[in-house]
Amino acid sequence: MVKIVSYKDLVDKLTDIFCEYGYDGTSLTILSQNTGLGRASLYYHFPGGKEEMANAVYEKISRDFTKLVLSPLASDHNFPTKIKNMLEGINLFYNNGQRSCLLDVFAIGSTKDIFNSQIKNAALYWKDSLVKIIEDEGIDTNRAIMLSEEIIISIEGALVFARATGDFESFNRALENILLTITKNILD
Amino acid sequence: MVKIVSYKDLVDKLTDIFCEYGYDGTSLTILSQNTGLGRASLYYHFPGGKEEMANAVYEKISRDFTKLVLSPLASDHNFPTKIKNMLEGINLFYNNGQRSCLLDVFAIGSTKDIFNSQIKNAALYWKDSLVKIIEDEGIDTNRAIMLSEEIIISIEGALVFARATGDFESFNRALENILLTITKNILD
DNA sequence: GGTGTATAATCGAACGATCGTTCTATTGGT
DNA sequence: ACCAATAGAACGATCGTTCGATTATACACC
Repeated sequence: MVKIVSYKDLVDKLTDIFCEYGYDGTSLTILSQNTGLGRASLYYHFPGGKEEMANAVYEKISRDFTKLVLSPLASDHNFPTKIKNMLEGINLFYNNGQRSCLLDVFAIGSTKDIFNSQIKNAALYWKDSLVKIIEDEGIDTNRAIMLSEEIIISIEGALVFARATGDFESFNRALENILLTITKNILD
Repeated sequence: MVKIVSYKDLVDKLTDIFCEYGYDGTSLTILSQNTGLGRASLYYHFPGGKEEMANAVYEKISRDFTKLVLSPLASDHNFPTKIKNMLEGINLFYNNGQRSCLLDVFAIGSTKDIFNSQIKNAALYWKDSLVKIIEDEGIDTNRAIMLSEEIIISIEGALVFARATGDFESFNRALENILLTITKNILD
């Protein structure tokens, strides 16, 4: 186990724990044992308790997603590079498909009502970003929307499939397949 | 609220509840309030308690999935009909994309270890069934595998996307799109 | 450089509330 | 009068949270 020496390490560890047990399934006992910190120490860092920990995790994930997935689409590179960088960002963000739970943790159970609108906004912003750069390639709006949804759907579906089957290699294959489909449908 | 008058109604209601709150997020208080049955009455029907209720829900879901999604693939109809019936089954099984939680409930939290292998088997069986009927259409094995994974990935991804955005209409569009892609890739 | 002290960070014990479960008693139909 | 089905009260265990007190760290002062 990686020793926790900084606040960042702690949030990283909390992310792992919430991913493994889900929000409702994560007890303070579990948090204490897996972080190596006493219950009261956790409250020292997060006076708001479990909910504040979840917020910190969500904010970290949100920043990572923006940095790794969204910002490549807003860069100055050409279209294929944008897509390629986004897919590499996806691979980092989801740790080769092995961290497919990131969405579920906040979309299920007690945290659902809190984060639902934020997740929705992120998904729609992601889609809009894709639509925009696809339109810039000369594709009409309706088709750009359809292709954008297809891309996101394929990525999310690949995550679900990889977790369900335990075949995480399939995630990388799926990402490569997405890149192929995009170049075939848009650049030709 | 639909009044519960039979065991089947009860399991249906339990399914809804577990879907809404997740397994760990569903308390006996919630179960009692939402079913209209006292805590002890629930234990009369399910002596094994919460875990037995989850088992009953899983078995129901498992039967439904077999009936609605898998059995069309094993029927005597021609290929396009098999696929079309499967997609209609998917639509029924997931209630037009509005019941996308079915997998998550059992793949997250305390129930994870119990149902992981069963979910894996179901996913692989689904995939194998698709591979088989696609091969029968004269497609070589490797390509059949790739197409089968694509189909499942698109369906699961469409569920995630629909739930994340709240746009459940997109689920129906995605299913139609899958049908189109299949016929284009395989029947031509 | 050693020393005192403020404060950052830790901890286990204990709180009230709620958890899943069981007990005992009562209802409603046949 | 028998039994399937119901219900509320109460159980021990665990939940998230708070409390009081101890240890580690950093910095000013002699």
